[in-house]
Amino acid sequence: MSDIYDTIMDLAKRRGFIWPTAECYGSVAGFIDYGPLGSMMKRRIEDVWREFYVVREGYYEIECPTIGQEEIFIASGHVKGFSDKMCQCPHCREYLRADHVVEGAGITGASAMDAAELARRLRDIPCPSCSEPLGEVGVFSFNLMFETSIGPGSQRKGYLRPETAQGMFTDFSRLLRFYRDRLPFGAVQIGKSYRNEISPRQGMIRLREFTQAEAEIFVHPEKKDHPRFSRYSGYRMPLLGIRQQQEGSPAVEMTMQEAVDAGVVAHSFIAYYLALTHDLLVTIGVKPERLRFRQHLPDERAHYAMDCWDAEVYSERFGWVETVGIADRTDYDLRAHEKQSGERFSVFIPYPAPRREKRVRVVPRMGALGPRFRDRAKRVAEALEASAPAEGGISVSVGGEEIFIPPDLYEIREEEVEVPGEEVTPHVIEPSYGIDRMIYAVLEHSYAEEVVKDEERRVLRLPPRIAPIQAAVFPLMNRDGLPEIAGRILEDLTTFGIVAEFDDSGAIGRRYRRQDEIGTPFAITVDYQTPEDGTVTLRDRDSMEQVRVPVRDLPALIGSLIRGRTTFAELKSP
RNA sequence: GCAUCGAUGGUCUAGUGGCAUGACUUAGGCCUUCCAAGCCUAUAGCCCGGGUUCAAUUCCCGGUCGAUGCACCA
Repeated sequence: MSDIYDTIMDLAKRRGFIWPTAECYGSVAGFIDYGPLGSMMKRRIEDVWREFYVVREGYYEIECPTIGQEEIFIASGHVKGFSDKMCQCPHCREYLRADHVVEGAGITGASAMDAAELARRLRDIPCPSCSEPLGEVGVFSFNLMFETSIGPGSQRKGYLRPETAQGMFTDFSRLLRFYRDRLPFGAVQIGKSYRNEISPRQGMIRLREFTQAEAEIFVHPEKKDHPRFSRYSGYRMPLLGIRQQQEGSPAVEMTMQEAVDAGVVAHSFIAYYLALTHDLLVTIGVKPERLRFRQHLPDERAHYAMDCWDAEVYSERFGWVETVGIADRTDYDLRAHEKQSGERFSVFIPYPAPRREKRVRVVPRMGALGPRFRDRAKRVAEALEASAPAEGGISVSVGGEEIFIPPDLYEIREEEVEVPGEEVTPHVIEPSYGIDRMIYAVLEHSYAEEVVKDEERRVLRLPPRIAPIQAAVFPLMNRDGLPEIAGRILEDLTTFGIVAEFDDSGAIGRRYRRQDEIGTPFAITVDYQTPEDGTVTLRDRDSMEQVRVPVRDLPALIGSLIRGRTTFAELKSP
């Protein structure tokens, strides 16, 4: 079967976008190399992402290690939750998910069972693969994280991070200080993450090492209105909400304001990033008609997430592929790290005016407590202060012992205190992008074949700002001084920061085709008119049309075309 | 991971127990005044390891990668 995926990957391999890794040793599934054009394109896509998130949103980028110590991933739940309990059938040697087999036999609650319990239940269940009773099988954990050790003699366990997000959480206190103790703020990270997939099959769709671009935006739990929501409130796009999925009805098109008002989206922070993501994906070359936003169903949502949407991109080979996830993760991550690290991850929110609060508290009479309890007096006093006020004596527990404190050893004091504000654990809004999947989607969506004069023309209609090579310069003939002029034009362009290529080999048509196939949006041809009046032809990749422009305008003009400030159509008919 | 099938220059492909086809691409040259034209020349290949054999790209075993189904996964 040869479909568009094969066509795209063949082109990507031939022309230097994407290669199987380390082919001389036989590649390994789930790992890829980005070739010269692929690396260039990947960086341009990352830069568009930075423009949206860092420049426009003001969420600065940080860069954390890809190896993290064990505690990070104990806290995040990956050590426990990211591992599957597996067993191997002794008869057919098939690897099976132990909990799935047990559930499949009609026993509920298997996912909560431990290894011993699962092994006991498995004994009488037939193997779903070969139907033999499983008998005595060992149940072991397969963790999707790559494990490593830090330092000599493996004293300290480490994992390759399975997501970039944890870095923003572990740096929370530093980030809060950096943003001068105010909500909301955010930080982003673009980098590699690793998951030791059991059997990655779908080429660059499921990788063991992949690039993520994630933003963690810390917001006040009760103020989930994006301060700049108006920018996207009128943005219209199709949403496939929980209701549409349950009813089997198609996505509904609505503005973000309508989505928030109708309660389809939990709040405007989520809605804002749905729209921003749509905007971003279309900017890099995803076709809007092959893009949809699907809300997670309650049972597929992580237990802590209160709302979660996926941007799914349609691929002819793979169907709808999750490419971006946008979730309200509440305070789950910060709480988890608080628990693991013992540090407090909160923001002090001052009240508009300090509140006066009446407080009743227990004040120990140390003069009486001291002689009575001697070396335990301090701990008794602390326990007493922490306990609820009561008139007729209080029971406290010290060192495992229950002690009754009669009323004469303390007094109950009513006092009025000024409370300037409160400690709040922020909620986290997390847009998380799979860069590699975005790259594949853009390649598939921008690829086109058409017939021009009985000859097949293959063209990547990449947005100019994504194209790896931005302009090509050709002398029409390889003589009469034309190559020299073309060489000078090339230098003008590259000096201006434009990535341009010179090509004088073969017929002019062949050179245009070569550039079409790698998505170069503009080609400049030096012809016999150039030495006479200082103009060249500028050819547009998509329409194959040409205009004559002065050589001296080229750098600024190409720069403006790449940035989308000018369009080729405007040059055609000013 | 299991099962089935496959792997020949960069790409597509013919074929074989004993010199490995052809086309396209690429490079150099000739020609050529705007969309893969033509001619000449050159470069480049049997996935890896082991076995059988005088001799293995070919047959056998193991592995790697890829496709498909199952399982797994976002």
